[in-house]
Amino acid sequence: MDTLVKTTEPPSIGLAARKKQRTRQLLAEAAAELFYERGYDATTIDDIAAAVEVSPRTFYRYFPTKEDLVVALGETSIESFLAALGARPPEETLLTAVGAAVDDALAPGWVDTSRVRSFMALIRDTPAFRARWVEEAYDNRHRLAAVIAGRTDGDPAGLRNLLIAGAISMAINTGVQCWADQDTEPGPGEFVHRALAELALPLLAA
Amino acid sequence: MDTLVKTTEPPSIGLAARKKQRTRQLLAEAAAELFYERGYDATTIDDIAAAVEVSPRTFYRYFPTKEDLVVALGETSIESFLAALGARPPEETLLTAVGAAVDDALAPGWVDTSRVRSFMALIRDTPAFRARWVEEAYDNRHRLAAVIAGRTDGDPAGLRNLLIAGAISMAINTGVQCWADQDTEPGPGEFVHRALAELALPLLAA
DNA sequence: CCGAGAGTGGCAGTTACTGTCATATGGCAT
DNA sequence: ATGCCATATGACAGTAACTGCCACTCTCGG
Repeated sequence: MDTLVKTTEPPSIGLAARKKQRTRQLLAEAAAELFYERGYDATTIDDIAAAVEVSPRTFYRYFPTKEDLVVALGETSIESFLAALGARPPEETLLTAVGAAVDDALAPGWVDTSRVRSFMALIRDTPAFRARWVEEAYDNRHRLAAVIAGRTDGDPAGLRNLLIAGAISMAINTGVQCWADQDTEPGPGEFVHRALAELALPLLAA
Repeated sequence: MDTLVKTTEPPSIGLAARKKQRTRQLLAEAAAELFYERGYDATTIDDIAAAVEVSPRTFYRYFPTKEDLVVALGETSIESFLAALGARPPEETLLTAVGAAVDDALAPGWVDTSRVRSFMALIRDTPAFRARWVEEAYDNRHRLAAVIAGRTDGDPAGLRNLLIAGAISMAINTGVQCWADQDTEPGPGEFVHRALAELALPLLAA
């Protein structure tokens, strides 16, 4: 069956499947809207479900827990960052590449800057979300390590790259949080670059 | 009144206060027992309260949430580690001092080794605990940064020390987890030392 | 056009967590 | 020793997160 014709893959994916994706998207967006408006605790699952006009039971068919919404809200940024880092020219140092990749992923036009700020503020002020987000970053170390390994030597499963990924992940979180907290001129990448430079990991220059 | 006589401070602290501390301790211990026995999810607050013969409502007067039990179970190790690190001779490099402090804090006789292993396994297998624990470590960066600052220069609030503390904290978690997973010969400090060496933070040699 | 499978809604039930009030218990001054 | 006060505790009701179950509907393939 024509695997050649898949420009945006509407033929390969069913109509119902797209509806599912759409519902998931709507739920996440509605949740974000409500969270930004009245806060996490003041928003119930019933509220979110009602906003999309599905039953509360259906919500749980898309998201395992309420906390997991934070993953849905932030995962596109993570995907973008990993892709951007992978696409960075290999001759750049890791220090430069990571900072630039953050800017690439959070570039205005690609994502809404004020939206990102709201998101970071939400994480900062919501313990449940912060814990889930930090853990998500912790888990994503493996994926980041794989990308790093692809740029330098080539041991995706090695302890060294895993630790470096962890340190970078933490520095990114710290840097972006700093950027989001104060509304100054430089982009988020600059903050991350500074944070990584402070760490002074010699391996970043490889 | 006689502040001189305070061998174990029974005069300074009231009898009721000690009873409170004791109840808290009993709750944490009973919870740990049940968690190790049947797992986190299979243990209800009612079970824990019943084991200590207090009402479920009382449990919440000692611990804000069920997840927070992990903090109670692990906080003595954290305190011990921070104290041990502070007590390490200043001429040691950070790399050496941190590894040694981990061994000091987790030394047999001081704490039960198999107990620590159970604890790490519990964290590894319980998402709710893992998230809470990682976040706890994330929050404790500030305290670790202060201890580090006390050893080297002296900027407890500086971004550099905060980032280093974050990296070290992550490396400790990774190292201790590695140690707990496999029951090999070397102590946990050795694993942490290796992890930190892999990171190759030049600042660790300061 | 029809049958199978997946998506959905409703409902009942468990459990974490909270506010409130009455009761009990220990600490302290008299 | 006694009585008062603060604080700890227990009982109860209530909210909200989450889950299992069953019936219904809708979509897709034949």
